[in-house]
Amino acid sequence: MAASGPCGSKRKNESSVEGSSSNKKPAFAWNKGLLASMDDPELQEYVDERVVIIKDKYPKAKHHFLVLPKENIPNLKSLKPSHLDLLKYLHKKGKEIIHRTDETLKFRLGYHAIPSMSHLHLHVISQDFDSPCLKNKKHWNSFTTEYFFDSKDIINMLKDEGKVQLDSSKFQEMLKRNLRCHVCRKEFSTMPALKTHIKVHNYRIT
DNA sequence: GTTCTAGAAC
DNA sequence: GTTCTAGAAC
Repeated sequence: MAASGPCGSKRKNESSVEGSSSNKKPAFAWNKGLLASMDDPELQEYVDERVVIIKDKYPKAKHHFLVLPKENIPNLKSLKPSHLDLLKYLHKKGKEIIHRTDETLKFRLGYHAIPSMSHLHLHVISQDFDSPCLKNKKHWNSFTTEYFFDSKDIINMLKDEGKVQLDSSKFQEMLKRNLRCHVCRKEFSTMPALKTHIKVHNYRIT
């Protein structure tokens, strides 16, 4: 059978023979998915006493990892100065997984300003953005505008100001901006056109 | 975060 | 007619 991974064209739900009394979707708790993924040995790329690294379930590039602290930190806003060491540790572990993956490929390590999923997670993502899971404007802009904060900048913010306070009013606008190539800044009117274009760039560290 | 799909855009 | 986007999901 066709091994259609994530984001391959998916069939509609065949009315399965679950025989359960309810067909309602678990629309609640979708944003808690990271907690389950963290604890799933199948998904764990790396584990130690402080962090878990998993592959993003819907990778937006050839390589896309999430580095999560075991400590329950809901989001950037809940970071305290006492978390500085932990944040640096997440960064260090993120760099390590890059080197174990492909050290000739460009990567960024960073955080979404307003993540959809609860539980602090550091994105480690290669800059090719070559993936069938990267489908829409929100996906694109969340990784290529200032919606994406470099890990280093977050660490410095916490160090200098004792907290990470972001002006939440401007982030919704960023996600709706016109599509622009992150390398040459050329503008495109549709996602398919952009996705075709970005293949011309070289994402190797030369 | 994703799926699904109406209707806009082409 | 087909491609593509964007909003609802109880």
